[in-house]
Amino acid sequence: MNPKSFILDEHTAAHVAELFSVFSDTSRVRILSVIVEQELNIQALAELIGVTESAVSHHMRGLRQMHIVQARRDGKEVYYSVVDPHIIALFKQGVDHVKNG
Amino acid sequence: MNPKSFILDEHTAAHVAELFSVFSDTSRVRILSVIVEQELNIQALAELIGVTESAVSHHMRGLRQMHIVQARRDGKEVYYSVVDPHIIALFKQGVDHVKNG
DNA sequence: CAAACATTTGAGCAGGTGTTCAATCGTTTA
DNA sequence: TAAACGATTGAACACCTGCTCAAATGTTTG
Repeated sequence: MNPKSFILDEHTAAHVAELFSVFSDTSRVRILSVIVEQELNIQALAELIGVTESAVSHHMRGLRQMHIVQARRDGKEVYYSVVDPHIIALFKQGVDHVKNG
Repeated sequence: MNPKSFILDEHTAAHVAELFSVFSDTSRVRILSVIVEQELNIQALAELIGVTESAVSHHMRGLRQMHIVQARRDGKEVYYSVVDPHIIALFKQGVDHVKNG
């Protein structure tokens, strides 16, 4: 079988890489490990993972733009969560692979 | 429920991030899309994705160190492939998500 | 053994990424 | 309306990453 029939085109491959990049940073993984289970605001996340609120907000902007997270404003606070079941499944599969061989 | 009970510890999160980083580069995604299906040597991969053999070899070293790929020498050539079914499944799930909504 | 060939390695570099700090924006409340 | 508070934004930065080029390391074959 010709390998050319398997290889992903540049464009698709770039999108796949972009998707996996979402989970390729320690802080983002920690953030996601929480908001996959329950929504949380910036402050709480910042304190949990030990970075500034600014850092979390920057991550959230990227995640929002990629439609990975959903934002819900309640007064002064903005609560973030992950809703897409495909994303949740993908993330959890990676975590599983690390936790159990 | 306390979010502290969900958050991944720094160490585990770093490993998860490291795992997903494997798939976070366009060239690597293209390489993997092929060698998930059939083994191939450096030259062929370099020509397929349009980079130098050196570039491919550098990627392969990283993938070898992470036990993502297997190398098989046959004369002057070295054939690479992916064998771990968990890795294959994880990769394909990401590709699927991009290809079909 | 020498030449040819495939792969690997290391240096160097251009561009990307995550972080903080300071300033600003939006919302609530005194 | 002013002060307080949470979130966002942009600039600046240190670090990381992927690439190529050149040289070195196997491996085969004349």
